[in-house]
Amino acid sequence: MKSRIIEIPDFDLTATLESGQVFHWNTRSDGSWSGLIDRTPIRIRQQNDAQFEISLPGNSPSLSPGELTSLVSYYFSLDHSLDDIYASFPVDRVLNDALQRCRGLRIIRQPRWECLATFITSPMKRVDHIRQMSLSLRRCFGASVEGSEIPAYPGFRILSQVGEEDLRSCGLGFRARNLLGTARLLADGRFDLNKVASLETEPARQYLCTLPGVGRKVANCVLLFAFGRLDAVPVDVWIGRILKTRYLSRRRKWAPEDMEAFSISHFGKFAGYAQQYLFHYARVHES
DNA sequence: GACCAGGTGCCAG
DNA sequence: CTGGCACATGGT
Repeated sequence: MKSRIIEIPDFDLTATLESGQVFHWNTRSDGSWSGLIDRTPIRIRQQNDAQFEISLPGNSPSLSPGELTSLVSYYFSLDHSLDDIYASFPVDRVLNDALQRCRGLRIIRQPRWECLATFITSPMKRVDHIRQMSLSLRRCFGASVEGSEIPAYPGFRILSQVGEEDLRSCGLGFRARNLLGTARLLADGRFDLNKVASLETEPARQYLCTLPGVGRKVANCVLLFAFGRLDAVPVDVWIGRILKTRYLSRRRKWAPEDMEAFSISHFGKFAGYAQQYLFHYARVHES
Protein backbone atom coordinates (compact mmCIF):
# COMPACT_ATOMS: atom_id res chain seq x y z
CA MET A 1 0.00 0.00 0.00
CA LYS A 2 1.67 3.16 -1.18
CA SER A 3 1.15 6.27 0.80
CA ARG A 4 2.24 9.82 0.55
CA ILE A 5 2.26 12.89 2.73
CA ILE A 6 0.67 16.09 1.56
CA GLU A 7 0.62 19.52 3.13
CA ILE A 8 -2.72 21.19 3.67
CA PRO A 9 -2.69 24.35 5.74
CA ASP A 10 -6.33 24.83 6.72
CA PHE A 11 -8.06 21.49 6.95
CA ASP A 12 -9.91 19.79 9.79
CA LEU A 13 -10.55 16.33 8.40
CA THR A 14 -12.75 15.14 11.25
CA ALA A 15 -14.99 18.20 11.27
CA THR A 16 -15.34 17.95 7.51
CA LEU A 17 -16.34 14.28 7.54
CA GLU A 18 -18.61 14.53 10.59
CA SER A 19 -20.49 17.64 9.58
CA GLY A 20 -23.38 15.86 7.93
CA GLN A 21 -22.50 16.48 4.29
CA VAL A 22 -21.24 12.98 3.50
CA PHE A 23 -22.33 9.74 5.11
CA HIS A 24 -20.01 6.83 4.49
CA TRP A 25 -16.57 7.61 5.97
CA ASN A 26 -15.43 5.54 8.95
CA THR A 27 -12.73 6.07 11.54
CA ARG A 28 -10.24 3.33 12.20
CA SER A 29 -8.33 2.35 15.32
CA ASP A 30 -5.18 4.12 14.13
CA GLY A 31 -7.06 7.38 13.80
CA SER A 32 -7.25 7.30 10.04
CA TRP A 33 -10.43 7.63 7.99
CA SER A 34 -11.39 5.16 5.30
CA GLY A 35 -13.89 5.76 2.57
CA LEU A 36 -14.50 5.87 -1.14
CA ILE A 37 -14.18 8.72 -3.56
CA ASP A 38 -16.62 7.40 -6.11
CA ARG A 39 -15.02 4.02 -6.93
CA THR A 40 -11.60 4.65 -5.46
CA PRO A 41 -10.88 3.45 -1.90
CA ILE A 42 -8.99 6.04 0.12
CA ARG A 43 -7.29 6.05 3.49
CA ILE A 44 -6.42 9.39 5.01
CA ARG A 45 -4.95 10.42 8.32
CA GLN A 46 -4.24 13.81 9.80
CA GLN A 47 -0.78 13.71 11.32
CA ASN A 48 -0.59 17.23 12.67
CA ASP A 49 -1.83 20.71 11.86
CA ALA A 50 -0.97 20.62 8.22
CA GLN A 51 0.27 17.16 7.27
CA PHE A 52 -1.89 14.38 5.93
CA GLU A 53 -1.01 10.85 5.01
CA ILE A 54 -3.08 9.55 2.12
CA SER A 55 -2.96 6.05 0.73
CA LEU A 56 -4.74 3.58 -1.49
CA PRO A 57 -5.78 0.44 0.40
CA GLY A 58 -5.55 -2.85 -1.42
CA ASN A 59 -3.64 -2.95 -4.67
CA SER A 60 -6.32 -2.73 -7.33
CA PRO A 61 -6.55 0.77 -8.75
CA SER A 62 -3.25 2.06 -9.91
CA LEU A 63 -3.20 5.76 -9.50
CA SER A 64 0.02 7.65 -9.73
CA PRO A 65 0.91 9.75 -6.68
CA GLY A 66 -0.01 12.82 -8.68
CA GLU A 67 -3.40 11.44 -9.64
CA LEU A 68 -4.09 10.44 -6.06
CA THR A 69 -3.28 13.93 -4.86
CA SER A 70 -5.49 15.47 -7.54
CA LEU A 71 -8.39 13.20 -6.64
CA VAL A 72 -8.14 14.01 -2.94
CA SER A 73 -7.62 17.70 -3.56
CA TYR A 74 -10.70 17.95 -5.73
CA TYR A 75 -12.92 15.92 -3.41
CA PHE A 76 -11.98 17.85 -0.27
CA SER A 77 -11.98 21.20 -2.08
CA LEU A 78 -8.44 21.97 -1.06
CA ASP A 79 -8.50 24.78 -3.61
CA HIS A 80 -11.02 26.72 -1.49
CA SER A 81 -9.23 29.56 0.21
CA LEU A 82 -10.69 29.45 3.70
CA ASP A 83 -8.90 32.68 4.56
CA ASP A 84 -10.74 34.47 1.77
CA ILE A 85 -14.02 32.82 2.74
CA TYR A 86 -13.69 33.71 6.43
CA ALA A 87 -12.64 37.24 5.52
CA SER A 88 -15.76 37.70 3.41
CA PHE A 89 -18.07 37.14 6.38
CA PRO A 90 -19.54 39.95 8.44
CA VAL A 91 -18.32 40.55 11.98
CA ASP A 92 -20.83 38.46 13.80
CA ARG A 93 -20.52 36.97 17.27
CA VAL A 94 -22.56 33.85 16.54
CA LEU A 95 -20.82 32.95 13.32
CA ASN A 96 -17.36 33.81 14.64
CA ASP A 97 -17.80 31.37 17.53
CA ALA A 98 -18.64 28.64 15.02
CA LEU A 99 -15.73 29.60 12.77
CA GLN A 100 -13.24 29.35 15.62
CA ARG A 101 -14.64 26.07 16.90
CA CYS A 102 -14.81 24.41 13.46
CA ARG A 103 -11.86 26.05 11.75
CA GLY A 104 -10.72 23.98 8.78
CA LEU A 105 -14.11 22.50 7.95
CA ARG A 106 -14.45 22.31 4.18
CA ILE A 107 -17.42 21.93 1.86
CA ILE A 108 -16.53 18.89 -0.21
CA ARG A 109 -17.28 17.97 -3.84
CA GLN A 110 -19.18 14.73 -3.80
CA PRO A 111 -20.10 12.55 -6.74
CA ARG A 112 -23.36 14.04 -7.99
CA TRP A 113 -25.63 11.04 -7.98
CA GLU A 114 -24.38 9.76 -4.64
CA CYS A 115 -25.04 13.15 -3.08
CA LEU A 116 -28.47 13.54 -4.68
CA ALA A 117 -29.54 10.03 -3.70
CA THR A 118 -28.39 10.21 -0.09
CA PHE A 119 -30.14 13.53 0.45
CA ILE A 120 -33.34 12.14 -1.09
CA THR A 121 -33.20 9.60 1.74
CA SER A 122 -32.56 12.31 4.35
CA PRO A 123 -35.95 13.91 5.12
CA MET A 124 -37.09 13.33 8.71
CA LYS A 125 -34.01 11.25 9.46
CA ARG A 126 -31.10 11.86 11.78
CA VAL A 127 -27.56 11.89 10.44
CA ASP A 128 -26.77 8.46 11.88
CA HIS A 129 -29.89 7.03 10.23
CA ILE A 130 -28.88 8.47 6.89
CA ARG A 131 -25.55 6.70 7.33
CA GLN A 132 -27.35 3.43 8.02
CA MET A 133 -29.55 3.68 4.95
CA SER A 134 -26.58 4.63 2.80
CA LEU A 135 -24.65 1.59 4.02
CA SER A 136 -27.63 -0.73 3.47
CA LEU A 137 -28.03 0.52 -0.09
CA ARG A 138 -24.34 -0.02 -0.76
CA ARG A 139 -24.45 -3.54 0.64
CA CYS A 140 -27.62 -4.51 -1.18
CA PHE A 141 -26.97 -2.99 -4.59
CA GLY A 142 -23.46 -1.57 -4.76
CA ALA A 143 -20.45 -3.12 -6.46
CA SER A 144 -17.78 -4.36 -4.10
CA VAL A 145 -14.45 -2.58 -4.31
CA GLU A 146 -11.14 -4.24 -3.57
CA GLY A 147 -9.47 -2.66 -0.59
CA SER A 148 -12.70 -1.15 0.73
CA GLU A 149 -14.86 -2.53 3.54
CA ILE A 150 -17.90 -0.96 1.96
CA PRO A 151 -19.18 -1.28 -1.60
CA ALA A 152 -19.51 1.63 -3.98
CA TYR A 153 -22.74 3.62 -3.94
CA PRO A 154 -25.15 1.98 -6.41
CA GLY A 155 -25.67 3.97 -9.59
CA PHE A 156 -29.06 5.15 -10.78
CA ARG A 157 -29.20 2.54 -13.53
CA ILE A 158 -29.02 -0.24 -10.96
CA LEU A 159 -31.49 1.37 -8.60
CA SER A 160 -33.92 2.14 -11.42
CA GLN A 161 -34.36 -1.59 -11.90
CA VAL A 162 -34.96 -2.72 -8.32
CA GLY A 163 -38.35 -2.93 -6.65
CA GLU A 164 -39.69 -0.34 -4.27
CA GLU A 165 -39.99 -3.03 -1.64
CA ASP A 166 -36.29 -3.82 -1.99
CA LEU A 167 -35.52 -0.19 -1.18
CA ARG A 168 -37.90 -0.26 1.77
CA SER A 169 -36.01 -3.23 3.12
CA CYS A 170 -33.00 -0.92 3.39
CA GLY A 171 -34.97 1.16 5.84
CA LEU A 172 -35.99 3.92 3.44
CA GLY A 173 -39.65 3.96 4.33
CA PHE A 174 -41.65 6.47 2.29
CA ARG A 175 -38.39 7.72 0.78
CA ALA A 176 -38.13 4.53 -1.28
CA ARG A 177 -40.66 5.74 -3.84
CA ASN A 178 -38.82 9.03 -4.30
CA LEU A 179 -35.41 7.45 -4.73
CA LEU A 180 -36.80 4.96 -7.21
CA GLY A 181 -38.67 7.64 -9.13
CA THR A 182 -35.60 9.82 -9.37
CA ALA A 183 -33.36 6.92 -10.36
CA ARG A 184 -35.77 6.09 -13.20
CA LEU A 185 -35.87 9.66 -14.48
CA LEU A 186 -32.07 9.68 -14.67
CA ALA A 187 -31.83 6.21 -16.17
CA ASP A 188 -34.39 7.11 -18.84
CA GLY A 189 -32.44 10.21 -19.74
CA ARG A 190 -35.42 12.39 -18.80
CA PHE A 191 -33.28 14.21 -16.25
CA ASP A 192 -29.69 15.21 -16.90
CA LEU A 193 -27.40 15.92 -13.95
CA ASN A 194 -24.88 17.50 -16.32
CA LYS A 195 -27.47 20.12 -17.17
CA VAL A 196 -27.56 21.16 -13.51
CA ALA A 197 -23.90 22.09 -13.71
CA SER A 198 -24.51 24.28 -16.75
CA LEU A 199 -27.33 26.31 -15.18
CA GLU A 200 -27.14 29.32 -12.89
CA THR A 201 -27.89 28.49 -9.29
CA GLU A 202 -31.56 29.45 -9.22
CA PRO A 203 -32.55 27.70 -12.47
CA ALA A 204 -30.48 24.71 -11.35
CA ARG A 205 -32.44 24.65 -8.09
CA GLN A 206 -35.75 24.80 -9.92
CA TYR A 207 -34.65 22.01 -12.23
CA LEU A 208 -33.59 19.78 -9.33
CA CYS A 209 -36.92 20.45 -7.64
CA THR A 210 -38.71 18.70 -10.51
CA LEU A 211 -37.40 15.42 -9.15
CA PRO A 212 -39.60 13.44 -6.77
CA GLY A 213 -38.44 13.85 -3.19
CA VAL A 214 -36.42 16.95 -3.99
CA GLY A 215 -37.60 20.24 -2.53
CA ARG A 216 -35.62 23.40 -1.80
CA LYS A 217 -33.77 21.90 1.15
CA VAL A 218 -32.51 18.81 -0.67
CA ALA A 219 -31.81 20.78 -3.84
CA ASN A 220 -29.66 23.21 -1.86
CA CYS A 221 -27.74 20.35 -0.24
CA VAL A 222 -26.98 18.90 -3.65
CA LEU A 223 -26.00 22.28 -5.10
CA LEU A 224 -23.73 22.96 -2.12
CA PHE A 225 -22.14 19.55 -1.57
CA ALA A 226 -21.88 18.27 -5.12
CA PHE A 227 -21.93 21.29 -7.43
CA GLY A 228 -19.81 23.73 -5.48
CA ARG A 229 -22.55 26.36 -5.31
CA LEU A 230 -21.25 27.95 -2.14
CA ASP A 231 -24.16 30.38 -1.97
CA ALA A 232 -26.76 27.59 -1.68
CA VAL A 233 -28.23 27.54 1.83
CA PRO A 234 -30.11 24.44 2.97
CA VAL A 235 -32.58 25.51 5.64
CA ASP A 236 -33.46 22.58 7.86
CA VAL A 237 -34.79 22.47 11.42
CA TRP A 238 -31.34 23.20 12.87
CA ILE A 239 -30.54 26.19 10.69
CA GLY A 240 -34.10 27.44 10.97
CA ARG A 241 -33.81 27.35 14.75
CA ILE A 242 -30.44 29.10 14.78
CA LEU A 243 -31.49 31.83 12.37
CA LYS A 244 -34.73 32.48 14.23
CA THR A 245 -33.26 32.55 17.72
CA ARG A 246 -29.94 34.24 17.03
CA TYR A 247 -30.54 36.48 14.04
CA LEU A 248 -34.24 37.04 13.46
CA SER A 249 -37.33 37.59 15.51
CA ARG A 250 -38.53 34.30 16.90
CA ARG A 251 -42.03 35.72 17.07
CA ARG A 252 -42.68 36.15 13.42
CA LYS A 253 -43.09 33.24 11.11
CA TRP A 254 -40.32 32.71 8.63
CA ALA A 255 -40.59 30.75 5.43
CA PRO A 256 -37.46 28.73 4.59
CA GLU A 257 -37.13 30.74 1.41
CA ASP A 258 -37.04 33.99 3.39
CA MET A 259 -34.39 32.57 5.72
CA GLU A 260 -32.31 31.63 2.65
CA ALA A 261 -32.63 35.18 1.39
CA PHE A 262 -31.61 36.56 4.77
CA SER A 263 -28.57 34.26 4.84
CA ILE A 264 -27.36 35.43 1.46
CA SER A 265 -27.84 39.09 2.31
CA HIS A 266 -26.21 38.74 5.72
CA PHE A 267 -23.41 36.22 5.12
CA GLY A 268 -22.73 36.96 1.47
CA LYS A 269 -21.69 34.82 -1.47
CA PHE A 270 -20.29 32.07 0.76
CA ALA A 271 -23.48 31.79 2.81
CA GLY A 272 -23.50 28.03 2.24
CA TYR A 273 -20.18 27.81 4.03
CA ALA A 274 -21.49 29.92 6.92
CA GLN A 275 -24.51 27.68 7.15
CA GLN A 276 -22.37 24.55 7.39
CA TYR A 277 -20.30 25.98 10.24
CA LEU A 278 -23.43 27.00 12.13
CA PHE A 279 -24.99 23.61 11.54
CA HIS A 280 -21.96 21.64 12.68
CA TYR A 281 -21.25 23.90 15.65
CA ALA A 282 -24.83 23.54 16.86
CA ARG A 283 -24.76 19.79 16.43
CA VAL A 284 -21.48 19.06 18.21
CA HIS A 285 -22.72 21.11 21.14
CA GLU A 286 -26.01 19.24 20.87
CA SER A 287 -28.36 20.98 23.24
C1' DG B 1 -45.48 4.80 24.33
C1' DA B 2 -45.06 9.39 23.05
C1' DC B 3 -41.87 12.27 20.58
C1' DC B 4 -38.64 13.72 17.05
C1' DA B 5 -35.40 13.42 13.18
C1' DG B 6 -30.56 17.94 7.71
C1' DG B 7 -38.76 17.68 4.37
C1' DT B 8 -41.84 16.89 0.63
C1' DG B 9 -46.24 16.79 -1.62
C1' DC B 10 -50.92 17.36 -1.64
C1' DC B 11 -55.23 19.28 -0.42
C1' DA B 12 -58.57 22.40 1.65
C1' DG B 13 -59.77 27.06 2.79
C1' DC C 1 -50.59 31.90 -0.92
C1' DT C 2 -51.14 29.61 3.64
C1' DG C 3 -51.86 25.97 7.07
C1' DG C 4 -52.32 21.34 8.11
C1' DC C 5 -51.41 16.59 7.56
C1' DA C 6 -49.66 11.99 5.96
C1' DC C 7 -45.73 9.77 4.98
C1' DA C 8 -42.06 4.97 7.42
C1' DT C 9 -38.45 3.97 10.35
C1' DG C 10 -35.50 3.94 14.35
C1' DG C 11 -33.71 5.77 18.53
C1' DT C 12 -34.40 8.11 23.23
